[in-house]
Amino acid sequence: MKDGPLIASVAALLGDPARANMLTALMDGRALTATELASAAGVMPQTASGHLTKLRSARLLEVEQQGRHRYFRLSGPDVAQVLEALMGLAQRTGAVRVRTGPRDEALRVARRCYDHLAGEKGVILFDSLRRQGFITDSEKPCLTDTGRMFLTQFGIDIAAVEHARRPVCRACLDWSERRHHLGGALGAAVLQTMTSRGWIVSGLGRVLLFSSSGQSAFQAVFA
Amino acid sequence: MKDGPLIASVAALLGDPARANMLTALMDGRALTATELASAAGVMPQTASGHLTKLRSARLLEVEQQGRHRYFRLSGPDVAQVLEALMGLAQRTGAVRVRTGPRDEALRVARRCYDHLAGEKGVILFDSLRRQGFITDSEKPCLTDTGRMFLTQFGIDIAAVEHARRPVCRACLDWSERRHHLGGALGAAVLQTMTSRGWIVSGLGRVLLFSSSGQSAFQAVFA
DNA sequence: TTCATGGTTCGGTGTTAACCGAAGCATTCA
DNA sequence: TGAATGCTTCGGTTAACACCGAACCATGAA
Repeated sequence: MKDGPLIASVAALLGDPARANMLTALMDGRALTATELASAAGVMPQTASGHLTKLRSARLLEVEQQGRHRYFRLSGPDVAQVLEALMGLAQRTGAVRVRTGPRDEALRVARRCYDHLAGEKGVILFDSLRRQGFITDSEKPCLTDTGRMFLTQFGIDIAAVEHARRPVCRACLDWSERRHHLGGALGAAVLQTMTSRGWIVSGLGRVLLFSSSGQSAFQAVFA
Repeated sequence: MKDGPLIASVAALLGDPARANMLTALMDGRALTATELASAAGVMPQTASGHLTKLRSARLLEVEQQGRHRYFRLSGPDVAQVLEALMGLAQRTGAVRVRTGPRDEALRVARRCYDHLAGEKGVILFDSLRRQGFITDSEKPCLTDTGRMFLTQFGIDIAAVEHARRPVCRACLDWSERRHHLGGALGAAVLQTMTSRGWIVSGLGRVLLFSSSGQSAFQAVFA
């Protein structure tokens, strides 16, 4: 009968505000130090340390020691995915923030979901790739031959992407748009290329801000 | 950056073992009464009532009053999806079931899901009924005429089943098999008949143990 | 070595909330 | 109408745990 606690133990970890803040701070895939996470959570370092050991022993976080710093990162994209799903649920149930202020607006337009593009722009990108036949239109999308050509021309090293350990394509549910956007190794590569092309001027935090030239370039290629 | 607590409040709700048990009991989409959920969670009705109001005011559950019963169901498929995602995560992180001992094995073979048969045997039963054309092959299966004849001969009072307030047939998702088994009034009637026929020797708890004669009879009729 | 910094472990305090007994409505059945 | 059932509200108890102050390791710099 005890098959509830199974999810309960994990959920309880996410249920503490301090820990939730830490995890959301890590959602973009960066690795942060313990003190950074403490300030993100708004607690003293000792308290943060306790939380971090808990998250680590539950294998939600990985740690990497570098000098006298300890860098924490999410143990995988699935953790970020669960967090996104919870955000979506929290939003639907209305227990939440009322989408005001320019920051929230910007967040809705384009943001970083783990390491790929999410929000309005993310959905547009995903739809465009499917519509043009660059990826298949299934639950679990695949890259097509024409897609390989197009993306190589776009500046992506397809061989490297397909050689990565993660799945190439992934349909990731967008919590603000309620539709899918592109995740996986390819999603990460696309975001990376956009950034190196100068389309995106601000990559700090989760908000992604497009330059005006990047904006029109994105429009031209994907809309 | 205060979008952490947002998810924290929802996650905290899922973080309590009693509530988690209730929600997993509802994952198949059925609606259960408050007392049923109390027993599923292993708590007294008063305690369950408190949990249910919390889940309801967070819009994770919907309630429907019918006579002096109150039926609770998940407020949408997205809730079930989040629960599934959490289960996946819990499984990956290894914070979970070790599936050792004969009890877990027996649980996987045949168990009681609310009041009907679940597990390996439950899936076999469901498939057999569909394959033989006794129920239709849709999302929401229906009893056919040949099905009525067969089940009457099997010893079930079909008129009573079809006169019950609950739906007759229900495709109920099996958490160990990841496929559907038979729920609803008919599912309950089938289990009841099997028990009264002596096919099942131990009906205590959730584990259902088949007698050797019952085992071969089940095999003959449904495999 | 000595000092400073990043992290941790160790007590003690305070708040939260799950739990149950008992009593209270509401609905159905006899 | 009275009895039984399903569910809820109320009060008090208990256990868990987040939080911080203080002291304690480790690493790197002076």
